Amino acid sequence: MGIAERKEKQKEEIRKMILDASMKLFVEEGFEKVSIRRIADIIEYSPTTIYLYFKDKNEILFYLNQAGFIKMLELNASLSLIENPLLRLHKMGENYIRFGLEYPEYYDLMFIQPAPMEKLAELNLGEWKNADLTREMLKSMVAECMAKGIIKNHDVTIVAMAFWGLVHGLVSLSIRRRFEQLVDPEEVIKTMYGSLNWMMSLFEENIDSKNLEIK
Amino acid sequence: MGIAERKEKQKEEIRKMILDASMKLFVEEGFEKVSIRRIADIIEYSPTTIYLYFKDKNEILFYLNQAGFIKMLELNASLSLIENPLLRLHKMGENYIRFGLEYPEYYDLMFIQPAPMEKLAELNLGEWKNADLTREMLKSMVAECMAKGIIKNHDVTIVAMAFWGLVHGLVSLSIRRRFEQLVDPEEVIKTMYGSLNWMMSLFEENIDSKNLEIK
DNA sequence: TTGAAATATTAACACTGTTAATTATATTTG
DNA sequence: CAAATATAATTAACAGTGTTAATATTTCAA
Repeated sequence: MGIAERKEKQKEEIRKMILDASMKLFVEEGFEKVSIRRIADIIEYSPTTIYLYFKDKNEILFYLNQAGFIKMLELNASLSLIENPLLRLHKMGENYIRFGLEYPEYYDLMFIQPAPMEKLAELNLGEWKNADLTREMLKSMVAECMAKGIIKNHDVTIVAMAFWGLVHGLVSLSIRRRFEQLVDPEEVIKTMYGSLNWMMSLFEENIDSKNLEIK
Repeated sequence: MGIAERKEKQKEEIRKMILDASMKLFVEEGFEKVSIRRIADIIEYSPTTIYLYFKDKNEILFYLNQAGFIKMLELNASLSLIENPLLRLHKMGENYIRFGLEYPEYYDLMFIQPAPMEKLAELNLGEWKNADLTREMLKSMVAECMAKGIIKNHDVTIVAMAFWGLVHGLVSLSIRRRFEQLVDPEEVIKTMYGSLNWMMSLFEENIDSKNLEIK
């Protein structure tokens, strides 16, 4: 059945064209410029054709969203080289903030926009491994910090949520310009990293002074 | 000049009608249902009439936004009764989380949506005192904790940003359903308060055991 | 080659914010 | 009081949005 196979391949090609066009619009013109009609313009098909390959717009956004998580994973790839779990956690927090500031459109889609979550509720699980992976990394770092006595024993999920909460809070308030009344706009970024550093410094005293190069 | 006065009063009345209709739509049907045309339906004027009383939609949203900050201030009114500044800070955090969970639409407008900030950039200052007040409250509590040795001396703004970051992170991730992969949906709220409690507990040991009823 | 299946398109629905041009209403002036 | 002016409100239109139903075109198998 070579012909059904080729058809499937062609179908996959058009799907890719649609996603590529979406990505182009997304990175070059931003989230809100990703519209069905503009995608259609780029791939030179009529807008409704897109609905033969994707159920709705959210399904397309979901793929852009996933691309964001892959990008973030790449940024965290070298993390495993850091021995000290607190320092590793600290670095992961820095990476998170840096990612948010460097790719605010991705960040928006990954952690602020409701759209991908609605899609996820439909898919009803799976396809979500990239995001899960990052979450598991965070949790295991927290657990390790507790095992080594750097963070006092406590429910791992609760503490992981606090760390994630902190960095997400900082990034999202900054992206949405809520810090500009609190802090001189030019100081916002420095202050954000300062907040993370302060938080992490609360645990530094608990580190065995043998194995670390913490500042 | 009784007539110019009456005219001004009439003008103010229609402005109020528009804002009331916006509020009605906002609280009864949610943020995204607040549209110029639906406001016009309610007040029984044509959509374009609204533009004679407000420059654009953002200007209307800005007022809803302000109403949210007033609501939040009311919630924090009794805070000054709490002697211990850490406990006060803790309670303010709890209020913040509770507000976010109880009025997610307001919260969205106040801290997540870009719209009010765009308006604020146009107004170029002022009119913003309700939000500023809350921020000042936070900063003064942090400063007081430092003065009393409960929190180690540090840049007040940096620490205030960390606290705000934490609670905003928790609320916004929960509103946007980002916790549901990390935690059983039924446990999310409990875990959020748990995160705040954990954070605050890091400082409880520094309290003089004389003046407090911290749990 | 004909008929069915797959693919793509046009037209339409129901919306959105906003502006320009026009009509209706009030007020002021001759 | 009537005409001219200023104010207020409306209609029509622009340029978009996601999405669906009906129609047309292309592809493939019998």
